Amino acid sequence: MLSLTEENYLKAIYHLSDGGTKSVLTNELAEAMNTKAASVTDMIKKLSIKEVITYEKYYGVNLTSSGKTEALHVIRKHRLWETFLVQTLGFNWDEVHEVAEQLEHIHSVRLIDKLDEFLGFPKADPHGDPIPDGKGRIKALPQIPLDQLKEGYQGTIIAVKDSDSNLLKYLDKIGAKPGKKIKVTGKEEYDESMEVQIGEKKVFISKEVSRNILVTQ
Amino acid sequence: MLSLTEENYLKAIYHLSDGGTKSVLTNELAEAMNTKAASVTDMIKKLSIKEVITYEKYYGVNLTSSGKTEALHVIRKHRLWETFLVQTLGFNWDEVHEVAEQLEHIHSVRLIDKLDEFLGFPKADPHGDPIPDGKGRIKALPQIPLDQLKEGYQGTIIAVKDSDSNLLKYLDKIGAKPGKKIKVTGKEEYDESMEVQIGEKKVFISKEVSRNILVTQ
DNA sequence: ATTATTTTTTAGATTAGTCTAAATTTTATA
DNA sequence: TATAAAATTTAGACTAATCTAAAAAATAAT
Repeated sequence: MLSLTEENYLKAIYHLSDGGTKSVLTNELAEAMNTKAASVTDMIKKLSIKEVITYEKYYGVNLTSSGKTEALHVIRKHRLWETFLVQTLGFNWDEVHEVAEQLEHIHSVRLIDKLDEFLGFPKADPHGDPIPDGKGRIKALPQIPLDQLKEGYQGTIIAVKDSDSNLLKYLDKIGAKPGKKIKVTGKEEYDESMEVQIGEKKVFISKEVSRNILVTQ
Repeated sequence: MLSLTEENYLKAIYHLSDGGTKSVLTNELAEAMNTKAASVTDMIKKLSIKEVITYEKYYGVNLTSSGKTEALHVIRKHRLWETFLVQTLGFNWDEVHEVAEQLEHIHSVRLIDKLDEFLGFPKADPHGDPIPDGKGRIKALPQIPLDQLKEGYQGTIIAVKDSDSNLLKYLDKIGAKPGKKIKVTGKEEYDESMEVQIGEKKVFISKEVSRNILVTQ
């Protein structure tokens, strides 16, 4: 059984390693976990003994297959709870992260299965990130950043890269929620800003914003 | 800010002291917390410093008013989550305690207020125990154990004393849920068993069961 | 290819919560 | 009212997760 802290380390390693595809360095992990490199080294040793990561001194860590499964289970819970908070309790999607960070550590398979069922087996959370199934399988949709979408084309918003609260609030204001269709109605070469249509509304957005919106065609 | 363990100690003290009305001894607390007396003594010192309990060596502990409020907040969360698990997710009322023990420690005032609202501001949890309001105020209904109800009289089930899972399952089977009306249709002097009517059904129950069912008239 | 810099690890401490064993205090009993 | 028994506290130790400071290894720069 993993402790809350160990679960958080695995989740961070999963994200930093792009889903387990590359090694993660001690300092990266220290930064992500808001702790010191020395603490990370200690934890890495513990996680190695539990065989959820492999670790070679000075070269970084990799998730084992069981570590990846553990990480995906935590991520599944996080995303289901986020969905619950927005869909059921009426939270704004920029307010849910912190609470979901706590809820993701509740241990009860039955609870999470019932929650999944109650929510109607959602495929993605309110940020558009895919929700792994009970066995830790994840279906990644091919995503492209909005700034790479050509003029005249449209896509469906599926996620937002940056989870900065100000950005989320702004997107909320202009109606740019996951699931919404978005069409590029004009592009400005000079600063790479664009005009887009969301529903009936047309808005101008900067490159800074458009590159953070992920769409699927 | 109280730790998870400290919250659990306060909750136990609240229950053992009958809502803060009497002192609690070290050994009682050790038994309730599934730990050793020495550990309790240590924790008592910490809680005293935080001024949530008062404590005199060898004489037991009492909740301060802030300690009582803290305990009631945890109890509020516990009971709201139990209600959610049964009402919303379809858990059986004998399966929710363990999960609610975890959920009660999630810190977010906003979450619990939204949950309360979503559930329709319930007054009691699925076991019939009253749910304190956001300020820790609790409205205790006058409860009497069913075995003290006279023949011919009826009451409304509001709670079950013992939270033993077998008892809860049995009560579920005979339809004795909180909120249901129950009428004493016959009493046997010899073993103090009784015949009761719940809805259309008539069942015989032993003194052992009837004294664990709390009703209000 | 040395030296300097950065990164990582080790060594030794600290805090929360727990334990066992021994000492102390209170309560019960003879 | 001494003494035995029970309850409680103290002393000292352990684990998990963290820290600072120093040592060691890897990488970059001259």
